[in-house]
Amino acid sequence: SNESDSPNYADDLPYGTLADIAALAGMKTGSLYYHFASREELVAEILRLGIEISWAHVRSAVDALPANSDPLTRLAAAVRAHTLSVLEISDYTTAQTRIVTQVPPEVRRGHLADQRRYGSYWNELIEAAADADALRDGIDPFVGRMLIFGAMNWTAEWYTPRRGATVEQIADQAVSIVMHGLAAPPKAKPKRAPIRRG
Amino acid sequence: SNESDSPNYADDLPYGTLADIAALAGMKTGSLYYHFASREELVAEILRLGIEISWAHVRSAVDALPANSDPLTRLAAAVRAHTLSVLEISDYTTAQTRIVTQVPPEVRRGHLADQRRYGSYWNELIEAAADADALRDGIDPFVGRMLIFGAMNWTAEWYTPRRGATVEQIADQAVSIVMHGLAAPPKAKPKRAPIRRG
DNA sequence: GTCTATATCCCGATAGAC
DNA sequence: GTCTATCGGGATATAGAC
Repeated sequence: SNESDSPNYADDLPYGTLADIAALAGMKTGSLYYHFASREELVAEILRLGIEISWAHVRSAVDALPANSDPLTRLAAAVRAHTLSVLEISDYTTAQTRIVTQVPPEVRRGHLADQRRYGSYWNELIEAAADADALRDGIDPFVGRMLIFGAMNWTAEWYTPRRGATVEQIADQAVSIVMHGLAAPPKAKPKRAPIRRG
Repeated sequence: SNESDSPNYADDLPYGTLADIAALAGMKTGSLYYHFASREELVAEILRLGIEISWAHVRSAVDALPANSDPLTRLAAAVRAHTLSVLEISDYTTAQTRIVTQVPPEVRRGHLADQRRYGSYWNELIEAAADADALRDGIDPFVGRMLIFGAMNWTAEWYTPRRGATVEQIADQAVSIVMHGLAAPPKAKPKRAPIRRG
């Protein structure tokens, strides 16, 4: 296995002109303007859906856990669900991460609130684990969150169905690496209840 | 710290027309064609430099280690160096990761060999650790490598000098999370030499 | 090596028929 | 709701002066 990078998701996809988009939708350029006022509005809708769909998938996975699940279990479920959403649930999710830094500033500004809401959701998952002393000492919640987002979002750039690993295996690896990367090592069995920090 | 995403590297940078690029270089559009035969050739050169500069920085950090350093130490040095190269060493590195999936297929094909070479270098670092039984069981070297590449490369999308963490702190976090994510837990001190797997 | 034109093409957007 | 036709702007690329 000496192979290396070779992202090829959408390897030779058209550049993203309205003509290309229209063709994918089975229509001609002009017809798009019945549905969207401008190209920017169409792009904004893609960004919005990218986060909405991913978030809905993650939230439903976390909510499906038993009510008393510990914070690390919830975090692991979120990592798994987000990774799967990037890999197979929605092209919008992939598109969002690809183009979000490249859209016109006005579109970008309008999208920031969506990003913040989804980020806050993850922040709560991570802070809950931190409050339970379940994270290793020295983990910065914000930096840690962004690093694991990178690992998960980047999968779209290199995954191909034809390669060895399945999406399930990739999601498992992501969960394993992220959780070992963030979580505190299991404590030697304490005789009494663990002491809360702070 | 309830804040969330807000990448703003190049927040309102121009779209990347030749006129913009020429302006950054202190010249006009036409003058670029003295240096490059076409826009595609210019893009290809950016891609090439993105990998070359990053790789040189990583290689020099790894080579600066004592000759008998163990595989995990070498891997950690590589993670630190690559992360720093994304964050502050070179704009080419950032540009490479941003645009590599979006360039015309012909440019992309020409760039694949560069990607494979750099990927192979990392593969050797990781396989060396695997051969020394220094990785946790179940780690897939390829998937693991791509996941940590994502974490490192993505930093350019959210890091801003004005935020709390410095590049050094971010690099440290990346090393910590990645290494804990990949490395086998320290073994209870063995009485004799550890048994080699296989 | 860089400049000022200018040619050419393509894209986003609009208007109006169906 | 989708089509055809077309306008106008902007981007790549070229030619030739300096």
